[in-house]
Amino acid sequence: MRMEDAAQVRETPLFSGMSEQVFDALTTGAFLQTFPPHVELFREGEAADFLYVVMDGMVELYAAWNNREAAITTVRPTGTFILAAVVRDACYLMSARTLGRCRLLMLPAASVRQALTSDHAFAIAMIDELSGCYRAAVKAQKNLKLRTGVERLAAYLLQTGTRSGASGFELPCDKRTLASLLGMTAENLSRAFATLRPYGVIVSGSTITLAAPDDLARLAKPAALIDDLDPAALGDG
Amino acid sequence: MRMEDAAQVRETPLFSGMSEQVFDALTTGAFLQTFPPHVELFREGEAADFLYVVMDGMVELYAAWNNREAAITTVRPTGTFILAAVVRDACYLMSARTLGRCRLLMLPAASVRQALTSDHAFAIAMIDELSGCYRAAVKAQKNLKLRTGVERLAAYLLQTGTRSGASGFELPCDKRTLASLLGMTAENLSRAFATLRPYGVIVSGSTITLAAPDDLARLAKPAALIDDLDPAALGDG
DNA sequence: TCAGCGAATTGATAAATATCAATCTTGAGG
DNA sequence: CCTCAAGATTGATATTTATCAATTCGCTGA
Repeated sequence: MRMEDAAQVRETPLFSGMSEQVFDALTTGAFLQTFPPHVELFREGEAADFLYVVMDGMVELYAAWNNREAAITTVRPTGTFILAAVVRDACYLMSARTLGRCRLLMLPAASVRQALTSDHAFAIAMIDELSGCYRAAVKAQKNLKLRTGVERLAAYLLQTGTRSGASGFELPCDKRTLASLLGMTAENLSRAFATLRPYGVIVSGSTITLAAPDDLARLAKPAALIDDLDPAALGDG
Repeated sequence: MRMEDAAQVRETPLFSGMSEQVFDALTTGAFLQTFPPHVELFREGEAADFLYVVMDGMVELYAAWNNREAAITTVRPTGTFILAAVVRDACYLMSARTLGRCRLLMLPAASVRQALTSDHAFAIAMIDELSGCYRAAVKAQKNLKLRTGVERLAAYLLQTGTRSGASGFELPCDKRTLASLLGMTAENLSRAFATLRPYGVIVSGSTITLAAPDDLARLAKPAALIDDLDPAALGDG
């Protein structure tokens, strides 16, 4: 593993307070792998052998049941995914696939568990990380239960536009995946975009422009207890 | 706090590995309160002052947005709720109200955080608890995204019936709340029950009898990665 | 530049779900 | 036992969402 990569991992809050010795032990047994787009990393139900850290690219976590499939969330750098399965030595609840070309760091699950028992600061950081994951999942559930599809899209666009600081931004993934993340079909995502046109939402391929964010906000009614101005509900695992 | 109550709390996995000294410090500043039904304990958005432990009764966690409301989960003895807000010193994402008469132990949030930093075993137990909460929330999200309302009810009845070990059981809360937990209106819950009648689901007030669990299972298609045979997705916070 | 393929959009229709209202049922209190 | 209020059911209708199919769009590779 290159020094820049180790430094990148070391900077994330989960690993930053860890002792040097424990960090070295953890990263010594790690793998850094590059994957092309659309590669399945693991399937839900499999034993959790690794904790994954996204160094580059984006990963989709999704679930399947009865010939149906739904995206649950996406993970960007330097997010980790499948944390709970690793600490519990349980199976994965979601499958994972790369959305674009990805570089992932894979930390052996047993080493992570060992590090938790030997480094109190790491355990405290893990508590912070897991509580963040849990809160994001609660927020996603609230989003699904309290809002219609159009409202969810509106909130998502407002949040993403605000975060990008520009009136125009690129959607971070293809529309089919975005639709699934928002809990709707691709057809209904197209229709929802069309519904938001009078609210200043201009769509050109994957480029979105918010020409009237105040109008859009009046429809979306953003709520700090559901939406985030930092990467969470729809961005991190 | 009575010795039986302290003993009850001490037996739960979250607190059982904690040192005697830390446990005493934690419970010394605690309050044990009895509440009648339909009492609001706190509102979403408020600062998290206490970690709650259910000693008796059942608590509903719910959320509101834009004049809409949805139940998120319920908590039974000896479950805790609002764990993530406490460890993060953040606000509550959900409101809480008693469903029936409740006896709750309230542990000061600051004491809980102090205990985490001073007792490594408690931190490890907290990681286990939080990862359980997170997994339950992911499962609930999968339930909402992958199943129709009727399917969710079928799965819930199968799970609850199986857990009770009898063909007949009592619903643990009123039907309006159950409907909201399952992500539907009370009207549609009634209709869903009627839809399940040919699958052997007999409803008499709050008493449910599963006369043909195999038929019901064929409809519900229970999945270990969504449903639980232990109290989780719809039972604990 | 062109062809082909996958993504996205649009249209039609069906299914799931919510809303509103009326009626029925049940449990608590007098 | 009776009354009343709240919970639940049923019916009618509207809205949201999904499914299926056809068409258009955009990107990649030859």
